[in-house]
Amino acid sequence: MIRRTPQQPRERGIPDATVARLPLYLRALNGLAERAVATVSSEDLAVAAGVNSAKLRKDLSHLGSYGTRGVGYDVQYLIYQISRELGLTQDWAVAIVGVGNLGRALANYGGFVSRGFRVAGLLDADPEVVGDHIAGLVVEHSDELESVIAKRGVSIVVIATPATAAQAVCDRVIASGVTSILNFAPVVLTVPAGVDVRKVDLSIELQILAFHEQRKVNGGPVMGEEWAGEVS
Amino acid sequence: MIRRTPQQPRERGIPDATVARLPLYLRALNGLAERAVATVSSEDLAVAAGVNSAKLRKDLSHLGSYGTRGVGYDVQYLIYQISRELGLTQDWAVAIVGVGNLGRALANYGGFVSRGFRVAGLLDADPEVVGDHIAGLVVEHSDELESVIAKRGVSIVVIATPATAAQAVCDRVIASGVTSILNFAPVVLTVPAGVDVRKVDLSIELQILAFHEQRKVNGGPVMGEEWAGEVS
DNA sequence: TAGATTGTTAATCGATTAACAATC
DNA sequence: TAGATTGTTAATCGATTAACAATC
Repeated sequence: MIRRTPQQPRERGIPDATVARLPLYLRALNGLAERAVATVSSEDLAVAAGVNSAKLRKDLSHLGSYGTRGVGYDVQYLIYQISRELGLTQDWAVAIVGVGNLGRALANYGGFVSRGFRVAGLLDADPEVVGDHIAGLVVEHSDELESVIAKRGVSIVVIATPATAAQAVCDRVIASGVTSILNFAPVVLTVPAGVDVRKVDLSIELQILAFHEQRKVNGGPVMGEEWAGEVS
Repeated sequence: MIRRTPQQPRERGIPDATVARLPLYLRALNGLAERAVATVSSEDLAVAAGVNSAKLRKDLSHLGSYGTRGVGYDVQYLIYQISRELGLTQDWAVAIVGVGNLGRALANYGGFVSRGFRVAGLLDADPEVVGDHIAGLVVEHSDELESVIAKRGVSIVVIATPATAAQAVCDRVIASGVTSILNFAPVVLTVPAGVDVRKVDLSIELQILAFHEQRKVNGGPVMGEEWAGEVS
């Protein structure tokens, strides 16, 4: 049971839509910090993050009152508060399963390592790939999955395997006690309640673009074509 | 001006949330088709796609009445209708700018080529990479961006460059008349009205996972730590 | 006809936004 | 104090869901 002390009366439950935008604000704030900006208004930060300023203020109000009326937000302080809220002030050990081009791209991705995340394991089923040195790590065989998770305290697993292997990897990962999975394989993973799966799907984004592109070009789906198949 | 003839009275404007799910349904349907399933109920298709069946029926109702009461949906026919709605019955030429690990992963990604999309150009600024053969294409120099877009009828550009190069590439692409961009670089791109940018952000998904993981482990952000910085 | 399942209605829920009182 | 900007209210909008009449 989680006990709320009088010192932390803020109600739980930050809206999902807000959580999804916090990383955006964090990135914009880091950009400002690099340019040595000390204070920023909701209006300016909203422009940098590409959102409406009312939405930004509403989002930040869910975390607490970290701004100063008439002044704005202290950049460093807000970076700290958002980082803390997202859990980035602690270190998360991540394992990447599947070391093809995508897995390599992820392993080398600066954004992973920089803030809060540490790639603690790279695993692949292909003996040709096992032993390769990537981003300072040696690729291990997928057979080691359970022991890597246990020994290195992995709490988040990234699945970058072919679609056919993803569910089996997912099952083993969950059996090892991991409850946070980032899936790049183009399949819907089946998981028990309590396990969080987030999905990045490259082709879905492209299909959504095509939908809008089609409307620009044609004003809608092609109507001239006839359905050549049979309907039962 | 787009004129609506009496033959196509269906009102325009499929909700964004629906459009974003159509690719999911399409994938589930293709899975059923491979297993030679002829007909599927909204309940079964919903399970395969990982959504609520009421939502599925509501989504499909925006496209038209393609089901049969008491029976379900004809798999092949629904594949055709969703494909047409998404604009996948035509061929879109895609150029990928930035041929690092991520660009290579995208170029080799089966999902791109299979349905409606054709990688028509790979471009990179690094002379070391120019000339490489990837996925049946030769990598060209970024200087050729405008001519590749014009000569090969590219209508969708994927930006997989480092963050620092993304906005400049984006500007040139838009100047060449492209209005659909898929951005993998971790920056907010500034574009004029009428240009669609979709964004895939690898680290943002990880940060959202960390947020939820933290709540499982601690019940919330670490409260013991003190802010060590100064607030103006 | 009886059983099954769609397509739609209406209620509910959550997210967005403008406006402004609070306050630095 | 006067000007600026936050944090919050309340209205609006869009998405989700259960329920069921229509109908195959």
